[in-house]
Amino acid sequence: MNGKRYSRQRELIYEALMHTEEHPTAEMLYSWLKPDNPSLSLGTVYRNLNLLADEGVITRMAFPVERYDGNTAPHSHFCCDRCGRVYDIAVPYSESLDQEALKRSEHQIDRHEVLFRGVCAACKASR
Amino acid sequence: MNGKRYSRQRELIYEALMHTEEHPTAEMLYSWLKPDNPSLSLGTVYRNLNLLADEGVITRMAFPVERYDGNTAPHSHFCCDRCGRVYDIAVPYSESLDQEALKRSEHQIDRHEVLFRGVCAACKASR
DNA sequence: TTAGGTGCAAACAATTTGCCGTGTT
DNA sequence: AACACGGCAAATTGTTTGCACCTAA
Repeated sequence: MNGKRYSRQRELIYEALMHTEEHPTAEMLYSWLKPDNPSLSLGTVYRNLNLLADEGVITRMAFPVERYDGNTAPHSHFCCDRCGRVYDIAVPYSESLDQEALKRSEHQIDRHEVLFRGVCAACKASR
Repeated sequence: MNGKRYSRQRELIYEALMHTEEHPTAEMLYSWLKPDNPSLSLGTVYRNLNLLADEGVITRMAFPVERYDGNTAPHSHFCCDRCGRVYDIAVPYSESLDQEALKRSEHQIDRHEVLFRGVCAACKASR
């Protein structure tokens, strides 16, 4: 049927992802695992990452394609899980969030952006 | 010298971007402008978008490459402007932000993520 | 006149896919 | 044995670049 079975490669990729803080790209994972697994192929890394992400066991972090925004002031966005469209959302900028982040890390925090997710009005209507 | 001069194409692209809410990709802008500007080329769209973004007049919205995260709980990230590395940041999830967004839009808000920007500890050290 | 800009096509980079042999169940 | 999986390479897709011509200043 439509079952999924054990695979050493998938396990490797999953474990590598779970044991790093680096939010790696497919290429990074590949280069980490390749030395000890010379037969591993990049296509397999991509296939398994997609598989795991579709299952919800791991997360994809980015828009697949670059998007541009005429508004250069820091502001929030909403991205629809169903259609992928991106909208502005006018929630006020919270300085205190930057302070929070500063308290909890060693980094220099210049600004932040919030990305909301859910189902957009248009998609809700067409259901 | 290093001057920049007027260009009809750049103006077109900039105006298109300023008059939409859609956070378009280069491809989208191209397809909008092409019908009335048959000689426009996609390369020009990319070139001008990069130019405008480098100038700070518009904003690039995404990680250029897909990254993956083993942590599926909604949580915040920090991305270094200098080296591009991505870190987790443990600021507590704010339910009230979702409520704010809900109040200000017609969308169904399921969750959000915060992306902080600045210079990471590692990069600060190596200066 | 002279850089900077454009169009076009080729180059590059990131990701997906088809094919076919292998390994899990 | 059946069929999901991995390897490999070719195909797609998104983006950049080199070059010859064009155009604003």
